[in-house]
Amino acid sequence: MSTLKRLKRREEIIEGALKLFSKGGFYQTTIPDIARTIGMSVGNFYNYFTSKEVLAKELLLYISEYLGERIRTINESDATTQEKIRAIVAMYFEMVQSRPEMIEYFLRIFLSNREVFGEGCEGTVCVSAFITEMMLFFDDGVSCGDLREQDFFSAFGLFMGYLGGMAFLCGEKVLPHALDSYVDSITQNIYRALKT
Amino acid sequence: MSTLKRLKRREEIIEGALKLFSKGGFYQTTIPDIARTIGMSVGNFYNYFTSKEVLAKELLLYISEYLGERIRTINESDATTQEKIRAIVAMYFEMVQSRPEMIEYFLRIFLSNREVFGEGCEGTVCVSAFITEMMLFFDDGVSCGDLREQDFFSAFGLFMGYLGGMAFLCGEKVLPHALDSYVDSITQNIYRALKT
Amino acid sequence: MSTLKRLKRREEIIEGALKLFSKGGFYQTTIPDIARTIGMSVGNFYNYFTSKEVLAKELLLYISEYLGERIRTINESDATTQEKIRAIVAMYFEMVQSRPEMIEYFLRIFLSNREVFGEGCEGTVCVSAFITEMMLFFDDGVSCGDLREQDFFSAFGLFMGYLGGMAFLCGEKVLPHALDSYVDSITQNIYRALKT
Amino acid sequence: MSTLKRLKRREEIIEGALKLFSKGGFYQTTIPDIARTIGMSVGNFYNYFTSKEVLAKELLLYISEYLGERIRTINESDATTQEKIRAIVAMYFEMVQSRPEMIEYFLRIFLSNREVFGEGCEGTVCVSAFITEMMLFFDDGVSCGDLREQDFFSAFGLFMGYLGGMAFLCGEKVLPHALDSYVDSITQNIYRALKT
DNA sequence: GATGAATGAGCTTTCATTCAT
DNA sequence: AATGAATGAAAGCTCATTCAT
Repeated sequence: MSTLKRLKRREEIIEGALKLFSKGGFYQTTIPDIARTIGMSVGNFYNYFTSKEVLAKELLLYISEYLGERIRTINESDATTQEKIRAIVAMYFEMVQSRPEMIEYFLRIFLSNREVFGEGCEGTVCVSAFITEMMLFFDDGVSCGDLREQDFFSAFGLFMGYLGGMAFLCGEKVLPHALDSYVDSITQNIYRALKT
Repeated sequence: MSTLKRLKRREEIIEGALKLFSKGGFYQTTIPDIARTIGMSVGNFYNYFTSKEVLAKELLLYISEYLGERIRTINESDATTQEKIRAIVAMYFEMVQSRPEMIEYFLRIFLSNREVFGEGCEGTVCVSAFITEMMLFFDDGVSCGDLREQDFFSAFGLFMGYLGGMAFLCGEKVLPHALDSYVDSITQNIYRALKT
Repeated sequence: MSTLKRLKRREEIIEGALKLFSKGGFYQTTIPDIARTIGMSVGNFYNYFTSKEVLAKELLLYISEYLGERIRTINESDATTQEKIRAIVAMYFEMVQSRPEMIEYFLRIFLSNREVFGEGCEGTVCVSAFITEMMLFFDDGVSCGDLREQDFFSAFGLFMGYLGGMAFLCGEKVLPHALDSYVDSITQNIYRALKT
Repeated sequence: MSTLKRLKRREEIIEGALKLFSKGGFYQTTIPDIARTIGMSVGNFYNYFTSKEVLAKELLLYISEYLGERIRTINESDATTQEKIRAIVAMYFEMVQSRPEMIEYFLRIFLSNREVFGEGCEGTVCVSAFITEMMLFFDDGVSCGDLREQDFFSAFGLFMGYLGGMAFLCGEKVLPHALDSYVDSITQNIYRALKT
C-alpha cells in the first residue's frame, strides 16, 4: 500500500479516536469502537498503532502541534501584545466551537489520565510544540516591554488555566452567556495581570 | 451498631476512596481496592454506598463542603480584598500539600469523568458549597470597591483556572520552584486582573 | 412471645414470600426482600425458617393443603361426577383470580425448580394433601360407574395438565376470552375424556 | 473464519446450553459453565450471543422450530385424525426419551422464567412455529368433521397441558409405568375429549 | 495489509447466612 | 425475640491484544 494511503488511514484513526476519546473518555472508548467508527478491523488497527496508550500519546502530539501552529501564526503577526492575547483567546474559543474534540482531549483526557501519559510524556515532552509557542509569546511580550518579567509558569498557568477553566464551564453549561462574549473581559483580565 | 460507628465507617470509606481515586483514577480504582485499603469486605461496602458512582458523587460533595468551609473562614475575616486573595491562594496551595487527594480529585476525577457525575451533578449542584463562597468573595470585593464589576464566571474562571493550572503543573513536576514561592506573584496577577 | 403471635408472624412470612416468589421467581427473590415486605429484620427471619429452601418447601405444603381442602369440600358434596368436575375447574379458575400467587407458585416455582424441592419433596410427598383428594375424586367417579377405570396418573395428568395449561395461557394473555368462559367447554372435554 | 464454521460453533453453544439449562435451571447455569462444556472461552461466547437472556430466547426458537417441524410431518401425512393424535403423543414421548433437554427446557425454563422471556417473546411470538402447526392440526380435524369446533386454546390447553403434565410426572418418577405405555390411553382420552 | 475469532483476567455487584449486640 | 452489619464467593459481562488465515 502506498505511503500516502497509509498516512491517510492513520489520520482517520487519529480523528476517529479523538472524537471518541473526548466524548466518552479513555477507558470507556474501546479499540473495537474506534475500529468500527472508521470502518477498519480491530486487527488492522494494530498495524498502525501498537497499543491504545501509544495512540493516546500520538493524539496529544497531534493536538499540541495543531495548537502550536495556530499560536505561531499569531506570534509571527505584527500585532501588539494585547492584540496577541486577544487573538489567542479568540482562537482558543473558536476551537472550542469548531474542534471541541481537541480542547476536550486536552482538558479531560490528558489532564486526568496521568497513568496513561506517564512514560514518554514526562514533563512537557508531548506538548512541547504548544508550550514552546507560548514561551515565545511571553518572551516577546517581555522583550518589547509590554509584559512584566516573571516566572514563565506563573504566567502560563494564568493564561491556560483561565482559558481551560472557561472552556470547562462552557461545557458544563453554567455560563450565562456565549463563550465569544467573554473574549473582551478575559483579554483585559489577562493583560492587566501580566502587563508592566 | 451505633449510628456513630456507622458514620465513622462511612468516613473511612470516603477517605480511603479519596486517596485511591485521586491517585489511580476512577476506573483504575476498584471496589476491592477500596475495601481492602480500609479493611472492609466488598459486600459490606455496598451497605454504605449503593454504587461506585454514588460514592464518587458523595466524595465531590465532601470536598466541596470542605473547601467551601475554608473559604468561608477567609471571607468572614476582616482582611482586605488583596489579603483575601492571598489567603485563598495560600490555602489552596497548602491543601495541595496537606490534602493533595482533595485537589487531585477535583482536578482529575471530577473535571474529566463527565459520564460519572452526569446525572445528579448537573451544572454546579454538587459543588455549590464551594461556588457559593467564591461568589460571596467576589460580591464583597465589588461591594467595597476593590474589584471591578464583571461576569462572575469570568472572574471565577480566572481564579480557579489559574490555581488549578498551577496545581496541575506542580503535579507534573515542571515547576522550577516550590508551589509556595508562587503565592506572591499569583496573588499579584489575580489582583491586578480583577481590581478596579 | 406468645405462641399465637409467633404463628401469626410465621404466616406473615409465608404470605409475603408467596407473593414475592410467585411474582419474581425463587432466585430473584431475596431474603432481604421478603423481610422488608413484612417489616421484619433479616436476622429474625432465620428464627422462623432455617433457610430459603425450607421456606420454599413450607410454602408448597401450605398451598397443597389449601387446595386439598377445597377439593375435599367438593368431594364431600353429593354432586354428580360431572358436576364435581365443573366445581373443581371453577374453583381452580376462581383461585387463578383470587389467589394467583398460589397457582403461580405451583406452576412456576414448584414445577421448575427441581433442585430446590429435591430432597424432602421426592415424588408427591410435599403435595400429598392435594393429590390424595384428587385420587378420592377419581375413585368415587369410578366406583359410581361414571368414570372409566384407568391409571390414575393418566387421568390426573389430563385434569391438572389441562387446568395448569389454561392458567398458563391466561397468564401469558393469549386467551381470547376470560378464563371463566372456558369452564363449560373444559368441563365437557374432561368429562368426555374420562367417562365410561 | 468461514460462515460454516461459525454456524457450527453457534450450534455447539445452543446444544450445550440446552443441556445445562434444562438440567440445572436458568439461574444455576452460568456462562462459564456453558463455555467450559463446549471448550470455548467466556469472552468468545459473547461474540456469538450478546447476553444470557438472548441465548435463552434463541433456544426457545430453536426448540419451537424443531417441534413444529416434527408436527408438520405428521400433519402432512394422510393419517386419520385419531392416528395423528397418537402420532403426536408418541412423538412427544419419544422426544422425552431422546431429547429430554428440549422438553425440559419448554416445561421448566420457558414456562417458569417469565422475566427472562419477557420482552421479545410476548404472547406466542417465540413459539409460533410450534403453535402454528398445532393450529393446523386442529383446523384439519375440524374441517374433516372429526373434531368438534371449539376455541383453539381450550383444545390446545388440553392437548399440551396433558402431554406436559405427563412428562412432568415422568420426570418426577411418580409414574408406575413407562411413559410409552400411556400412549394408548392418552390418545383415547384426548380423542374422546375433542371428537364430534 | 487486512480480518475477526479467540483469550482470560478482571470488573462491579449480589445475596444467603451468621453473629455480636 | 429482634436487629442489621458483616462476609466472601460467585455471577454476568468487557476488552486489549494476538494470531491463523
